[in-house]
Amino acid sequence: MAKRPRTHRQGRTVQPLTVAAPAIVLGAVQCRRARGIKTHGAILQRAVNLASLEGLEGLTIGKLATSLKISKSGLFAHFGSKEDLQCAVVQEAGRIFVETVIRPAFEAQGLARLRALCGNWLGYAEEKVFPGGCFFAAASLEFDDRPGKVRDLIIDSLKRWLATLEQSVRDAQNAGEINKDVVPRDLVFEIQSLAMGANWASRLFRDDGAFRRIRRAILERIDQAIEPHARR
Amino acid sequence: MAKRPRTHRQGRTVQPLTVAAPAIVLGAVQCRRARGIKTHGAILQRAVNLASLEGLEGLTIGKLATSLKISKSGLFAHFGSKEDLQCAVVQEAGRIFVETVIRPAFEAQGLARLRALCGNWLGYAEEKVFPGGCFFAAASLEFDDRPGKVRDLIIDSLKRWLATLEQSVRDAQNAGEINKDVVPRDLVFEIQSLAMGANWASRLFRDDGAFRRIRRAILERIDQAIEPHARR
DNA sequence: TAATAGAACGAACGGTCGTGCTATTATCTA
DNA sequence: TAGATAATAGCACGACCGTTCGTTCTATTA
Repeated sequence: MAKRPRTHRQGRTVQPLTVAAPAIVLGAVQCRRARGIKTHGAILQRAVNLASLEGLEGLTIGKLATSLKISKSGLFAHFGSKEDLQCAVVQEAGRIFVETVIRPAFEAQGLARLRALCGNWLGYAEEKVFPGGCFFAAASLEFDDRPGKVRDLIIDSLKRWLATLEQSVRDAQNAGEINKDVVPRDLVFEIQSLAMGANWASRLFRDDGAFRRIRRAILERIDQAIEPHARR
Repeated sequence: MAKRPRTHRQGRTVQPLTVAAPAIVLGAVQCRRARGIKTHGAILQRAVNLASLEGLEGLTIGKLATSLKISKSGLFAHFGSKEDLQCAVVQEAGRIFVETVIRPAFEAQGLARLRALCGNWLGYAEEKVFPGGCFFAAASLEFDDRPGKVRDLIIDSLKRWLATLEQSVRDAQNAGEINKDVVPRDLVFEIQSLAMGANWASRLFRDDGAFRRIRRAILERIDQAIEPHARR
């Protein structure tokens, strides 16, 4: 197989929001016929769900093919390698994340957008959009020590998510809703940590009360940061 | 090999602190001679470090044996199965955790103990007692969907850690240091989440500033909960 | 010194992994 | 409708997985 040149990144600046589908096509084999496109989509969908449960490394081409009732080699032909399959899975998960959590929140502005982003995230984790909880929480901890394209993609996605949160905090500050003394990055960091903790506890202890607790904690934390006139 | 009877649990109540080495010996093959004991310890030590980097499943008997320059079968004889090896690794990690984080904090009482527990944990994570960050953070997310002895052990360990934190909050309340309106479990939950977030960010982004941020956030969160007369 | 048992070894097993190569089937276009 | 080619299946490969086995080395004990 000929090695294909790859456009790995389009720049070093972190873009706050990714609304359009990412332009990076990491070695995914193009499907030109209707049947191929359909299969490709079905594989990706199943792969994302499986990976969220078993991890990106535990996701196996053999098991994936069996569960889809197609041959291993037939499936394999859709992606040049396992690594490229993993990359495609991460991108697909990112697409779903954007559609579920980010885009709906962009109908609001400033403080309301920040609240919507947090609320959407908690809903996304609680309602098990991915059966294994937040996909990126699991994937990031799995790959934090495995350099490569997959980790780069995961880090990029998470940086963009954090940048989106930060930007909404800054917007709320400019709108006079959030106190200017608040350091956006610090606030975002605390919110993000609380969210990760909720996901963690609900997964491990099968305790959905975790989301209730953390939802309240996040709202209280935001309330501490807002100007008196913007209080609910 | 004869099946050995196993005392799997000694009760359903969660014990707040495990100071003594756990009485559960999960299928670990006994070593009777000095050489065997030494090798056993060396294997366990290396295994804990490897597992914290590559995960408990990524930890491979072959790689472990190679890195210790002993034979696969010789290593294998020390544990009855891979699952038992994983259990032994979890227990060893728990022992180290207790010695590093919990026991030193028990020299203080009440609020001071709570602060010490949090401080010790942050130090333990930041100073990389395990090269892959907090062992239990990684292990718990890896095994949250894999039922079995290993997951049971991980959950037990984490429940005891949370129970220890909760008990120290209650002690501080009884000593009049922490407001009685505070729900111990809620406070512990928020602290724990913030801590997990710090570990997560430092691992993924290689950003040690995460610990500074979260240390401040945790101290502020505790401050919110304490009675005015106990303020620093 | 001889007997015994713990500790470690090397080789091999069946299974699964990712990955190629080749043949067959399905679909689109001329 | 026939030829072209995309899509999929079949098969085999080498590597590595956990595990078992019989053997050898070595330390303790009789």
